Amino acid sequence: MPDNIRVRIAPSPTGKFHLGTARTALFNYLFAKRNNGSFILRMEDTDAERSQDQFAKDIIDGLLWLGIGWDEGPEVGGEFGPYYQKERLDKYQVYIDQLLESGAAYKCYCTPEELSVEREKQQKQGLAPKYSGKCRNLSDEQHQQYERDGRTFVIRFKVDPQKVVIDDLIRGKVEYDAGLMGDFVIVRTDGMPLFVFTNTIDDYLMKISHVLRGEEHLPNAAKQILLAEALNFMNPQFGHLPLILNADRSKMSKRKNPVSVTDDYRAKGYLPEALINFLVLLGWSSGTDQEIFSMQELIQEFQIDRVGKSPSIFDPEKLLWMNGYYIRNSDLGKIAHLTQEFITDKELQKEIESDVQRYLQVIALVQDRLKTLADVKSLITFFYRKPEYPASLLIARKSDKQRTEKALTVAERTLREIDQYSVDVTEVSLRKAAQAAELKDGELLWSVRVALSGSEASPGVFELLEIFGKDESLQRIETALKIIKSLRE
RNA sequence: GGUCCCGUCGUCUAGUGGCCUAGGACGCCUGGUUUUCAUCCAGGAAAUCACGGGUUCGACUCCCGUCGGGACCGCCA
Repeated sequence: MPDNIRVRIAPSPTGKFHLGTARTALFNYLFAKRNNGSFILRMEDTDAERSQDQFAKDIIDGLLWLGIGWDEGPEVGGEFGPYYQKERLDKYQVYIDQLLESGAAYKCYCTPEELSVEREKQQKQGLAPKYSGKCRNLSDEQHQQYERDGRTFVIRFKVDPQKVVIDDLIRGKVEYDAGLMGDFVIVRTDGMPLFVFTNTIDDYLMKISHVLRGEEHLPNAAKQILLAEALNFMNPQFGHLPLILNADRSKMSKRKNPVSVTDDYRAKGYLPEALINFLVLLGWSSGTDQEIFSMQELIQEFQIDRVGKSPSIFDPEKLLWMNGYYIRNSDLGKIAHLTQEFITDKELQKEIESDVQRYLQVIALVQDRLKTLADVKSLITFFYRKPEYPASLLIARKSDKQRTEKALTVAERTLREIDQYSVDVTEVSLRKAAQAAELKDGELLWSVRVALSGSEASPGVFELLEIFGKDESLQRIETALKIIKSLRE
């Protein structure tokens, strides 16, 4: 690898931070860090109608949340700024003029209507839609005539028939026939330069050494190579990443999958580490059986030549599993802290804050059961609020009303005698009591567990007893007793 | 339609000519632990390596063709 590795992520703030952008950013980041290079963030906001500040902010926040920090870009600056394309218009103008002067580009006065008629005609004939080159060789007189007529123009780049070879880091040599391309537009009617152009210029000015981006850009690489040639730029090394697909194998889209990092993952209780780990496995593998990687490990292990060529389908199930895995293996304090923002009930929030120690105990009991941080809501409410449940839930499998009543009575009596509510003490006593009353352990414990939690799935009885303590436990069992007694046969 | 890319269990993938009667992970199924759920542990089903033809003593791996899927063909990025 050359010394000065410089890569970038160049999102356009025309929508919320997209999962696909996150993965591309991650690969670029890992490639840079692995090779002691720089990772740059550049906002491509030349589409004035669609770009919004709030989207730029969402992208920045999302990247930071994921732990993908940039060495140069918005907020941090850098010697090749500014990093918003809207602020770089003067720089593009220099090259536009240069291209115009050298004759490599020209003004085209064709209207969108004329062009679409032309395209339709070509498509009907089964030809590749391509600009005819009508305005390519206009005389000075014709130019003046058009301007007098008040016609607006775009600037097109001249493409002469030739073979363009992209030496792609991931795909190897890919050849395009420029003859099929047509003269493409580099500046719009309103004077705003277009993506293929600004992207090429900025990569050059920012000394980008490698362009790692989605495979959908492969055809653009051919255009950019031509542009770079005309401008006498050195080409960056291209690498086109395989796409992430919907289950139906089409390019991952909003319609068919949750793709907003902020709204669909962060706000839904996913951990950034899990998302990173999951995303990196979409197209990359270490070559070993290891699948769990921290960012540090990834920086150590990531090699661009271990990125595959075939696209991968996004599997939400595996992400969910991985998120649960990360939650289980995280520090208790961290999970306790992170889950708090998913408690929406204001009252509950206050209670939790007033006794963090207890919250820690609660989370310790549910940590293994969390698939997302947001699950906390449904799992912990009964620790703070008296549960509501149908009487029938108190009855264990293969038991009945009488036996349940007996079980609860026995449990109540037994627990009243104990003052030490630690797991080992209550366990021994309750099991002994069940035996003495000729009840199955499970029968008695199920009823007590439901009495305490109001739920058919919860942490274990003894842990619950310990956390609730004597008064609260007895109260809940008494309530359960009332409920079961009121149940009609 | 044209151009380009891709093709190993349902999904993510390992595999670079013999170690492959194809390995791992998610999901699924069975059993164990447990009072329930989750976790954890043990096991299982699941890929004629898209198909056909070469090359070779030998092909998932190399070559050719076919088929299938996708991306791109904008005054979006």
